[in-house]
Amino acid sequence: MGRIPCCEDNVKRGQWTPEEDNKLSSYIAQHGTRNWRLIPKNAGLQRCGKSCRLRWTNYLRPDLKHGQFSGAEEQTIVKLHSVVGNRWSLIAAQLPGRTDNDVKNHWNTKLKRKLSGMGIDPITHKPFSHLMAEIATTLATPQVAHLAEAALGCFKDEMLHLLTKKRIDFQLLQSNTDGVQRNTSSPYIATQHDETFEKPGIFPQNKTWDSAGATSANFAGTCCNFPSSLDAFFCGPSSFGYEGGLSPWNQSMCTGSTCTAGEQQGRSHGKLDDENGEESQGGKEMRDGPSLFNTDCVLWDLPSDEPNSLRAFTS
DNA sequence: AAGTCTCGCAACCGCAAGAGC
DNA sequence: GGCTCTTGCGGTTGCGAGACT
Repeated sequence: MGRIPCCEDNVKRGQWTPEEDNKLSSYIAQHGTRNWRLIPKNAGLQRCGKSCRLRWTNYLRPDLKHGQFSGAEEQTIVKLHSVVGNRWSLIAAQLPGRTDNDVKNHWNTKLKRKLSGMGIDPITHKPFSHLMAEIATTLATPQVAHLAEAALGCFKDEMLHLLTKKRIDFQLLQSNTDGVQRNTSSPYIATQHDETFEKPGIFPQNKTWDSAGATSANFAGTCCNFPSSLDAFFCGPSSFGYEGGLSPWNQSMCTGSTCTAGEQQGRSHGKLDDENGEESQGGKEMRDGPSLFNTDCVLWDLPSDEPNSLRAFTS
């Protein structure tokens, strides 16, 4: 005896028409939202009750707010998400007029990416630097690579995505600067012809993280600048309400050199600078201190004989 | 101008909890 | 207590519009 289907097979699926919306809205206005299974029948709709409920709660309800999320709303989402995680209904309950679907979609399409771009893990809400340091200092060497990959998968996705977009630019840059022949068999290198790298994602399945090469020590040392397209995220004014008005990224990772490109292009350094236009203490501490990210952002070290495609951004 | 890609949103799916009998 | 039905929730998918090549 299998699961009882929530509705018959002959129901309509897909986009709702304005006529259907009208039927549903007027029926609910008259009779309320009792028993969703009966509502489509009584309202003359060829729809599943579940579909009607979804349409009503996510779109037709008169108290819904449509349109862009405000900065305050985004801050609320990020703050609450750092506390309750993917409890979208809980988060949406704090945002009048927004549904859990709205919040979820906004998180998945905008905020998650934005945080990743800021160097903040959207799952733990910690700066990637902290996660890397924790991983590197607390785990045995053979475990580090796998756990680091799991923990930082999101960030790597983001980086690979950006690198993929930028690949032609940086290849040109490299060919003009170092003249080193590319080794396409390297697990760390993306080339224009590497099909496995075309699709953003974690490392190609047949090219796994080299646990021998990616020791804890290798997480430190190699520096790179992110492509300038990320500068806006690193150095922009949005802090998402992290403590003290500074995002963890701004506090710990956004050093002057990281943002050089953006500043040269006329973008402001945002929260990093204090009122006197000088660098904040937080940034200095991180730069001078024992952080893994002593100067610029660090992804991972590569074997010294491997040309590092990421280094294209350093020059 | 046409084809391809990317993004954002709406909708669907399946599971779990709650309510009622 | 157990069964059925309803509702709520979170993850995932599909599609259309706009951007890009």
